[in-house]
Amino acid sequence: MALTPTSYIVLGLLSFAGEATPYELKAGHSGSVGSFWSVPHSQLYAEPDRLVAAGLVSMRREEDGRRRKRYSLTDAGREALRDWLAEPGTPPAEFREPALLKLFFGADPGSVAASQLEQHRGRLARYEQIRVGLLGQPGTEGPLLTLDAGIEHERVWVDYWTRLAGG
Amino acid sequence: MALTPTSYIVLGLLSFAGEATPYELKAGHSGSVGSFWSVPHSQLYAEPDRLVAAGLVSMRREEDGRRRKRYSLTDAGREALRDWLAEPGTPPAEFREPALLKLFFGADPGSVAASQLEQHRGRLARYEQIRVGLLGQPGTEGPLLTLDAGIEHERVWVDYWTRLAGG
DNA sequence: CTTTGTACCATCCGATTCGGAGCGTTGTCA
DNA sequence: TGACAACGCTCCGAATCGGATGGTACAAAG
Repeated sequence: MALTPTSYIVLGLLSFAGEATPYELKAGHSGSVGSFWSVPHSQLYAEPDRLVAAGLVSMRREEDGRRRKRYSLTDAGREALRDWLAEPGTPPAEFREPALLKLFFGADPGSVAASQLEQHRGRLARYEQIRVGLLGQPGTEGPLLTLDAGIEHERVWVDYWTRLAGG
Repeated sequence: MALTPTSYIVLGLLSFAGEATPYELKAGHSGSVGSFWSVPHSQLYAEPDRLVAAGLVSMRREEDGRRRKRYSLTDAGREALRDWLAEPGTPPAEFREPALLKLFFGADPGSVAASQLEQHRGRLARYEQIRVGLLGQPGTEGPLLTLDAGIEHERVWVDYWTRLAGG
């Protein structure tokens, strides 16, 4: 079975969490990795089972209460994740920005800019807030680096749209 | 029928080209809009027919040779495009960057950076080259603006990965 | 001790999207 | 005139998507 980015996200989240239910994966995904790789929640329920079939993840049921499924990495899973992290090459990024689409086809820059500015300012503020919370903690080097990337790009967006807004 | 981003891309490309075959749409898409909104080529064959059904586009067959289908905007199509360009609000961007995924989950920044640097430097050079070719021409304000956005972001990437590469 | 409300949690499925396999066509060069 | 490459298009199985749906635990209200 071929491993997709979704697979690695599940493996990666499990490596952080140790053990998690799909619901917890969903929570862990949104707000962190979710910013630069979205995964529909239904996948976060389906994917772990596929990984179990591939032997990369193991599952146990909670004894009591909801009897939820809790997943964790197997040795093979840890290894698959490590291998993936070690290959330097990655496919190019994908990027889909409706606002640029409008600009490209001739929309009035000023009016597109206004609504974009709001969005990007908000996102920038959110990222900077997350950053503060992350700073003290150990083991967050990866997330911190990606967050910095996000912050730098949001700054560029804010500058860009500010310019187009005529301010 | 609901219009998707793909629909507007076809409408927009047709508004630039006047009349085009799917193959020409494909060529017009890749290398321009393609940078920030990818569309599989099969869609560029299917979508125009959907738009014909919706009355936004008209089709005629070439008389000779390959008898290819050539599409162009109807008045309704032009109007639909104009309306879309006029609404200021747009859904948020989507962004999928495998390299950040690896970084997030703990890959060695230095080795990811090396291959990323190459990619982004290449893309930056390409964009700057396109920019030169675009500068003189009238009616390219939209494309030029989006190109500038692309260039600024590529610069940020080059800086970012340079830093992580340890240089 | 029942009812009600509300988070929490999970699954399913129809609809869309994807991208590559495959194939006819045109033109060109030997 | 045969072979080959580039052009141009279609089709279809597979993957993805996300919304609709429905069940469960728990607490507060009555």
